[in-house]
Amino acid sequence: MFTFDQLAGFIAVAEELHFGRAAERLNMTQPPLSRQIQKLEKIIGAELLERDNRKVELTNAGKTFLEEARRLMALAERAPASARRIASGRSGVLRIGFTAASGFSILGPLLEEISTIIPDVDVDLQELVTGDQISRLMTGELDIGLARPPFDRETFDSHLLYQESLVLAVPGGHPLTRLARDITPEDFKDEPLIMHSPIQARYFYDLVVRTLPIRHENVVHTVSQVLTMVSLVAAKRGVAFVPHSATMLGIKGVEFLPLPDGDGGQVELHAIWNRRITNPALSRLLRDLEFAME
Amino acid sequence: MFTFDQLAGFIAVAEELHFGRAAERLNMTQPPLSRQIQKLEKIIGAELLERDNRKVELTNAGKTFLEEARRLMALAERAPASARRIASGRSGVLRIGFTAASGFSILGPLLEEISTIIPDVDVDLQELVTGDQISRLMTGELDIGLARPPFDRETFDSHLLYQESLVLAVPGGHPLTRLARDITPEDFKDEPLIMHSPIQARYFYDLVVRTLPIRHENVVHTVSQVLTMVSLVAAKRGVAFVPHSATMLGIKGVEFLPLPDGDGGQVELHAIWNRRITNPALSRLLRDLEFAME
DNA sequence: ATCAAGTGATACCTGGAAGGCATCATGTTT
DNA sequence: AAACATGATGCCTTCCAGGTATCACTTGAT
Repeated sequence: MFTFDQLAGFIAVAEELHFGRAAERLNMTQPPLSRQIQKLEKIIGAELLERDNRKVELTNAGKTFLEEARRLMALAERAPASARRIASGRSGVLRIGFTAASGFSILGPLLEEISTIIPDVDVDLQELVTGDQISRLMTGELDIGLARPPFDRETFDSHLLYQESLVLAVPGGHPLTRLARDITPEDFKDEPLIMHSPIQARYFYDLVVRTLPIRHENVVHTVSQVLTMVSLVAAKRGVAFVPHSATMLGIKGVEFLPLPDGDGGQVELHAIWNRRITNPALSRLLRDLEFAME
Repeated sequence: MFTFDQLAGFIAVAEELHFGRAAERLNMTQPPLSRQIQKLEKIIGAELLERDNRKVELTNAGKTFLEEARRLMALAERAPASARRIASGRSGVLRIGFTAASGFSILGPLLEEISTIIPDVDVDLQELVTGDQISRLMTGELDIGLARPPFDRETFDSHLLYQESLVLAVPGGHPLTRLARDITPEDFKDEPLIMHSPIQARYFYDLVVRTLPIRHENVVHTVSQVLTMVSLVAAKRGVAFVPHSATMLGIKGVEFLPLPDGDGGQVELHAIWNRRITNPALSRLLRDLEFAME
C-alpha cells in the first residue's frame, strides 16, 4: 500500500510538473521525491508521469490517479475534524454536494433552513457535477446532493426542490435582443450554438435535444458547465440554452431571452440522498423538512 | 497526518474489540499495535477507543472515524486498479470527431464495433468539419477523426473506412427523374447547381470539379454542409452532387440519381489519428480493429 | 563545436521510527 | 490469594526515508 506522503508528493509534482519546485513546496529536497514517485509507480503498477530531461507530463493513468489522490487527501484531511467535533459534543457533520448552477439559486435558502433545523450540525459543502455527487452518495462521502436527473430511484430517495425554465443566453447587443416580440425557434436556427456535453451534462443535453429543434451543424462548442457556457456566450462565441438561474451569475456582456411557453421544458433540481441513511443528522433534517417520505 | 497502517490497525481493533486478536489478524504483535492506536488518537486529537483492562469499546468519535477510515481504505484499494485499467486502455475516454455526413453512414456501425472492443471506455463524440478535426487531433483534443482527405500523412496514420460514389440530388418530380436511362453529364449541364464551398468543403469541391464537367455560371449557391445542400435541393433551388449516404438523411422532396459509371469519382472517408498515440484506449482499439499498421 | 545551465536519477550515509521481545500494571476469576 | 487476561511500557534492532554529493543527459548560447 502506498502512503499519504507518496500521494502528497505525486500531487505536488503533478501540479508543478517539476520535481525541484514540487520538492520545495513539500519542504524537502528533490532526490527523495524522485524516489517517492518511483516507488508509488511501482506500487500502482503503472507509469503516472512521463519524464525526460526537459519536461514532466502526466500520463493518462496519472491523470485519473491524480483525481483519486486528491480525493483521498481531501477525505483524510476532513476525517479528523469530524471525529473531533463529535468528541467535543457537537452532533455531527452533514455533507452536501451541489452543482455549480444550483449554488446560485437554492443553496443559500436551503442552508438557512438547515441551520435553523439542526443548528449544531456542521455543514460541509462540495461543488460537484451530478455524476460525482451520485458516486459519492453511494460511498457515503456525501449525505445529500443537489443534483439533476437521472439517478437511480431504487438507491436514492429524492425531493423536487426547484423547477425553472430554460432561457436563451445571447451576447449583449445581439440582434435577437432588439426583437420587439418573444423569440421563436426560427429566430435561433442559424445561430452558432454552444451545446451541453452529452456525456458530462447528459441531463441538459437530453432536455434541450428533446424539446428544442437543434441543428447539430451549428454547434461550435461542447461544454459541461453552465458557467463555461455563459462565459463563452459573453465572448461572443455563440448562443446557449441555460437554466433561468444562470441570470444570477452576474456575467457582463450576456443577455437572457425567454423561450416561448411550452418550449424548452423545465429544468429540475432535486435533493437526493441514499435511502440507506447512516447519518443521524440527515434523519433529523429530513424529518423536519417534511419531505422524507414522499 | 496519519498513515494507512494506523487506519488498518484502528479498523482491526474496532472490529475485534481486542488488541491481541487484532494484532494477530494484522500479522504483528500486540505492543506496536497499542502504540499505533495511541499515536493515531494523538494525531486525530480525540479518543477513539475506550479501553480498560477488561474490554475495548468504540467512543462516539471512534464510530464516526471508523466510517471515514473504512471509506479511505476502500478508496485507496480501488485507486491503483483504476489507474492500471486506464494505462492498459481498458477504461478511459475516447474522443471521436466526425463530419455531419459520416454521421449518417459509418458512425453507427463503428460505434457498435468500438463498444464491443473496448466496452468500458466512454466515447465522446463531436461533430466537426475535417479542418477542425485535424487541428484538434494535433493538439490531442481528439483521439480519432472520421474525415476526408487531404490531411498530412506524416502526422496522421489513417485507414480507409468507406468509399461511396457521388449521386445527383434533384427535387422530387424533376424532369430528370422521368428519364428511362441513366443520366449523363449532358443532362445536367444547364441545371442550376448547388455547389460545395471550395474553402470549407475543399475535398468535395475538388472531387466534383476534377471528375465532372461543371459550368461555374450555373452555380446558384455555395455551401459547406451536405445537409444544407440537400435541404436546398428540397426547396427546389437546384441540383447538387452529394455522397450516396445522403440518401439516408430522410429528407422529403428529394430524389437521388446515380451518375454514369466512371464519372463522379469516389468519395472517401478515412479514420485518421495522430501517429503519436498517447491514449491507450486508442492503441487497443486500433490493434483490435486490425488497421493500425497499414 | 564547446561549454554552461537545468533537470531528473543514483550512490551513499545517517537519524528516527516501527516492530519485536520481555516485562509491568491492573482488574477478574476461582 | 493466586492464576489469568489484557493493554501499556522499556529496550533493542532493523529498516526506511530524507539529506548531500554527484552523475547523465538535453538544450541553448557563445
